[in-house]
Amino acid sequence: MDQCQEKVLHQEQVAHAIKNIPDSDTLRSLTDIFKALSDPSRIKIVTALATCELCVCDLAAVSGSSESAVSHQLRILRNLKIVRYRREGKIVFYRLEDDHVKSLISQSIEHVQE
Amino acid sequence: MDQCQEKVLHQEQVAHAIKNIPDSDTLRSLTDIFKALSDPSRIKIVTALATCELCVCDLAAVSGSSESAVSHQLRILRNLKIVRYRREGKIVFYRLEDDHVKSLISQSIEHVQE
DNA sequence: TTGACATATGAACAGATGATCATATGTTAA
DNA sequence: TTAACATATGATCATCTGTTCATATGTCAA
Repeated sequence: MDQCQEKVLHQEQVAHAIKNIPDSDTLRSLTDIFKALSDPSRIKIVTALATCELCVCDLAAVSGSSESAVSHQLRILRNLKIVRYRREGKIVFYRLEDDHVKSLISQSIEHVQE
Repeated sequence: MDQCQEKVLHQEQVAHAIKNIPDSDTLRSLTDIFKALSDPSRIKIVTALATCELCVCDLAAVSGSSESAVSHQLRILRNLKIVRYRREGKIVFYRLEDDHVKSLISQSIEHVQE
């Protein structure tokens, strides 16, 4: 009883629309990326890293949250290959994996500020 | 005890990074947009609407969920000005408010598929 | 008006999420 | 080795999210 009397109203458009929906892998990757950017702490981290490499301690200061919280967020960003890190002694430096996310955010900022 | 012995390690970089973080309004708008796109049902709806105008019933078929679920998601997209609608008799047609989100998604798909 | 249909909405519940705290790991200097 | 520091991780908990179900609203035809 859920489908408009068991049939679709506009069949051709529906068929065409379905073809435009990403396959499930792409869908997953897309939602992963957008989910990663849907949290203010992570946006702060990423936009901060867009300027230069920073250590966890710096990122905590920059984003105004605890080092533990930042570390948890960084793991998420790491798993999604949004950031990478290198260790130098006791300090771990993070930077953006590439400029994709950076350009995604700047494009979004343009949209938002229109 | 949270701030690396109460001081920041790399002060200049931190100061510079902080300047690059969006103001709180922009931050909010950004996370709103990304949050809207962080759900597979909504991505399906939006990518479907990227092809043409569709009614709720169509969108339910296209995204493989109930009309009620779709309606709830559409409200979110409506509130964020991502979609707009027009009524024609009993049927409500939805379409994308503009091409911003559309291009955001296609850009993201390119990144994802590299 | 009434009935049928398309959509919207509120309540409720399960699952996901993000912060905090405690603790563990890894590194350097003494 | 031990102590101190920088970071990572697991557990916990409060909050948020998305779906479902029941019900409400709006529209048309009879």
